[in-house]
Amino acid sequence: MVRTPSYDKNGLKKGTWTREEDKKLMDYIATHGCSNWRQLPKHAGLSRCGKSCRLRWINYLRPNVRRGNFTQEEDKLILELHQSHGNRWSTIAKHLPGRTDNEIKNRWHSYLKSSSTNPKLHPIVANNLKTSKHKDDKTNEEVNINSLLDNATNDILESTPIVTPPLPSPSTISSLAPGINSGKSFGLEEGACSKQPIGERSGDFWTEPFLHDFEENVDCSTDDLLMPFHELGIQYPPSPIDEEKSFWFYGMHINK
DNA sequence: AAGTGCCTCAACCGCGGACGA
DNA sequence: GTCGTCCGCGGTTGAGGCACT
Repeated sequence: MVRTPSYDKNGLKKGTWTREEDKKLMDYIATHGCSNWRQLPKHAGLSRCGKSCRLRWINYLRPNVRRGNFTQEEDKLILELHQSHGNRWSTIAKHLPGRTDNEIKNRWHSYLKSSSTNPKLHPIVANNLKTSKHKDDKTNEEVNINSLLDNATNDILESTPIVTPPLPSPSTISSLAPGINSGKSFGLEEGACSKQPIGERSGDFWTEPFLHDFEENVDCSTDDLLMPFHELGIQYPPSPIDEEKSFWFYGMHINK
């Protein structure tokens, strides 16, 4: 499932990303953040366009990107959200921690789309169609969707294998990754690095549930989650919160 | 074992919105 | 108000994997 590498007329590389390119991109973002995608490849030493770098980061390299099979809860949520939002994949993705819009879009086209027209293919779909039968009234529909979102999101969050480290203090960050403390922090917002200082972040959608998971599911599969980083030879200093159990991204150390 | 077709998913393309000059 | 630039989004494609014949 890879595209043959090629070069466009401007000499920019297209196609599959190599491990070397991944490492360069991650190395650069770890140090400088990703405030300007257009300039990033030039400064990072990549022969790629900014859009390609952004896409690679968002869909593959970004921390907390959840890879692997979709759970029933996720499928259920996607179906409900698609009923209310249509093909607004980025909107839908905001309700699925760790999933990218691209992944959800692929999931829809490859599986759920056909299942929605033929519920026999997917029991979750059949149930959804049953429960949402009388959604003519818009108010009822909104209520149903909202309650379903609450339930489904809780299900996902309770079963998610993802852990996100507690947010470090700015001083910790500056000591571990020079440059990050100058407003170029790693955020967990959709698709990009937030410019909001890390210390000011608290209690948002991305951190709260994972903090809970971090406490409850310390033995989850961080190896899987960090696979791209391990493969690239990136190591993680222990979290100041719990050195034994956690992994650490915000102040990650990259071997050179 | 070889051929074929479908499935999956990473990546590209083009458009539109936001924003600043 | 217009233009240019940048970014994000949704649609589409390319190619490997895999099941089936």
